[in-house]
Amino acid sequence: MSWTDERIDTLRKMWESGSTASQIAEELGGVSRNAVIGKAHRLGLQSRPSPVKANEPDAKAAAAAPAAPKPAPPPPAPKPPVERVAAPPPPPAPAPVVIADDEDEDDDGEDVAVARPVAAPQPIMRSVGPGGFLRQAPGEQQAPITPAPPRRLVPAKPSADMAGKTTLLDLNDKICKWPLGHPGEPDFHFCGEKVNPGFPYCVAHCGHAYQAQLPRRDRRPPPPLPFGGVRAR
DNA sequence: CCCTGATTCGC
DNA sequence: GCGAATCAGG
Repeated sequence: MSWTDERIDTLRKMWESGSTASQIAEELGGVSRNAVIGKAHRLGLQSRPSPVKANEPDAKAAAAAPAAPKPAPPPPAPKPPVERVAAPPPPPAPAPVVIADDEDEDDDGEDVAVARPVAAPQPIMRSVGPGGFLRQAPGEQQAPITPAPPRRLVPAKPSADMAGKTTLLDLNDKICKWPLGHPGEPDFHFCGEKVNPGFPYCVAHCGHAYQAQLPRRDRRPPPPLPFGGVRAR
């Protein structure tokens, strides 16, 4: 396989949207994770949060010698290579979403989910996340683990931009990357709404992605794990 | 062990 | 330019 413009573009988009090198490699097919990383670097795509790169040059020195004086910092220091555009730690950014495939077996009838009859008209207490999204309160959470959005039941979207579905290649920093449908399916696409600044999703989907922890009490499905990779192709 | 991304270096 | 091998942190 060679790096055609299309493949490079896909690589760029995915890399920039946070996909791991492995995912990208798998998506592209015919290339290894290393190939993707190598290419990304050659393209000048600067590393995003890398696990292995946390120290600064003299972090150790500082640790070893707490008050160690560093008298010689001002050499010519040409700063030739890349200039890191280190990701500016935006807001608190919670943990990334865990998108687990659920597969609605049959189980409990209906997803009363959101519309839960509340006996008393008392207001539900919800915490508010950055940007103003409301986290679901413990009592109104649907599935324990955020599953991929329900199949089919897709567009809760107010209108017709379904016509131009947001595909992987349309992703950028300003639009919601919440996946609708499943990869490999014909109608798989992304939300595409304006993002809640600082998050990868729109305000509405942030509400789904970042939920308040529930007491650990009634844990519906102890082992809801599908296992065996969901390799849909 | 698994996963990451970074780097090196022969091709 | 490419990517396997290797490194190194989580």
